[in-house]
Amino acid sequence: MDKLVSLCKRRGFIFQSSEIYGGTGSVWDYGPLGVELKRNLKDSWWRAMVRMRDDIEGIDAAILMHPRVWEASGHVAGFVDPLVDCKVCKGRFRADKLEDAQCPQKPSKHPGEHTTCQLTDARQFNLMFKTFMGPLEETASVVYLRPETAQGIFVNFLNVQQSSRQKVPFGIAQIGKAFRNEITPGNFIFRTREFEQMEMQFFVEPGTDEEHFEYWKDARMKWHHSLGLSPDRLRYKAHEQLAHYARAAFDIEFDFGGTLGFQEIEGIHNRTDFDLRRHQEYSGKKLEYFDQPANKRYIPFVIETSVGADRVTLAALVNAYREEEVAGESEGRVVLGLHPSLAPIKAAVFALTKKEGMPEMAHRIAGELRQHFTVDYDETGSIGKRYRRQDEVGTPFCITVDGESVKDGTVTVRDRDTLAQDRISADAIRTYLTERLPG
RNA sequence: GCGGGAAUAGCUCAGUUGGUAGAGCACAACCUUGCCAAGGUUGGGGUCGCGGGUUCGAGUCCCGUUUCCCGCUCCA
Repeated sequence: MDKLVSLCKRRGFIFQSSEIYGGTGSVWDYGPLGVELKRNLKDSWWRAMVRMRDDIEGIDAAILMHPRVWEASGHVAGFVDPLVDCKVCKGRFRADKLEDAQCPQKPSKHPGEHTTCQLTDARQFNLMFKTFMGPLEETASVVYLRPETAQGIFVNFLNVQQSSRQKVPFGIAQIGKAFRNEITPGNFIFRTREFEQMEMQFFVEPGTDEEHFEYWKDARMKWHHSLGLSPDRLRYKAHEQLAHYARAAFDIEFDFGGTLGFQEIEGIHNRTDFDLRRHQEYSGKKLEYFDQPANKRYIPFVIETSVGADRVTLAALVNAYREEEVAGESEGRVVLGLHPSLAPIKAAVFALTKKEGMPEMAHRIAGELRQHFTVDYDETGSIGKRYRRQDEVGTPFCITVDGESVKDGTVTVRDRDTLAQDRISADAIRTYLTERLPG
């Protein structure tokens, strides 16, 4: 992981936010290559969820919402945890989970005379970011940065259903930022205070929720496979304790290795009709669906899939990183074996040397390919070094123009993973790449 | 938020009992090389995390602070 963090900074995937001021805690910026990687990932999700289906609609809801939304959702009450500290063992516990105001820590953690703990008063930790709507703080109303994107979908349920003329079952999908004052952020971009979610809420008739839940559980795992994440690094994990709204909940976990191990990258929840029912109650607006053929009204159940864009980005990087030993070299070859659909740069074009018209021809090829793919051009250093530079950022193909190319119009295409080389006509490069670059 | 550790070039680090900052790699230019890193020459980069203090003088000593790492705690 340390090597990956270093690579991410060195090659422009991910930087710490506000680094020149000493850095801001648990917030990260995506650099030139990182933004391409993450965008490719989000595009893949959007295509699978919205573009390829006629039963899911996309939206982009605002980050700031009416404060009452968060009362209805349970976040104002439930996102505030009263915590107490033990002065002896330095432990921290949720006050509402303590029995008899006793420190649950084992006695061995309390050496000497202190066989019991000394608890501080409970303090409130609000996990939602607060800000003001309106320029004058005194008269402005308090609003929150959304701690999840889902509520923007619930409050728009009828707007979307009616404007798009969808019938239950159907879904609404959204990609957007969410904010949480995590008590303990960390592990690079795994847990941050500003993060991006890709959520889809599928509205179904009560009673059919279990079969839809199983469908999405399966479908979401397949999507992760389609990104090239190793199946043996992915698994389901059932929630033992369910959140207040949930009837069933599974996580998809990815094995990040090292001290992190298996960690959640996506959640699939059966949220029942909790959210719509609460919004109906708090807003006073009916949020029922009218099933015309059956001539009945009901509040739909919601099957939710919620995936962290940053977490999957990190998983893709961890999954792709490998070091290969090369005979006769002290340092091996570092390769990001990213799935071609995720690779920030699809192809690099090299001029073998700066003579004999090679740069001109290579520039021309790069310019043409740029109309269709993200392309990098390089003519500095040895050819081997340039291959290595592209290997460590995951570029699937390198195209080299040599002296022969100038004469007969053929170029060498080199494959990142197999190191195989094909000699093809420069005119055929676009077709060649299109056939080998899914998405 | 608590306890412990760390912070010097893009990266990995060195820096004597306080005396005006170094190496390797990386990067840039030129040469060499003609299909898989490390060849040659030259060059750009650091107010030593930040702010105070002690001192004639602080990367080095003291205090505070920020960030990161490891534990604890929490996690919709």
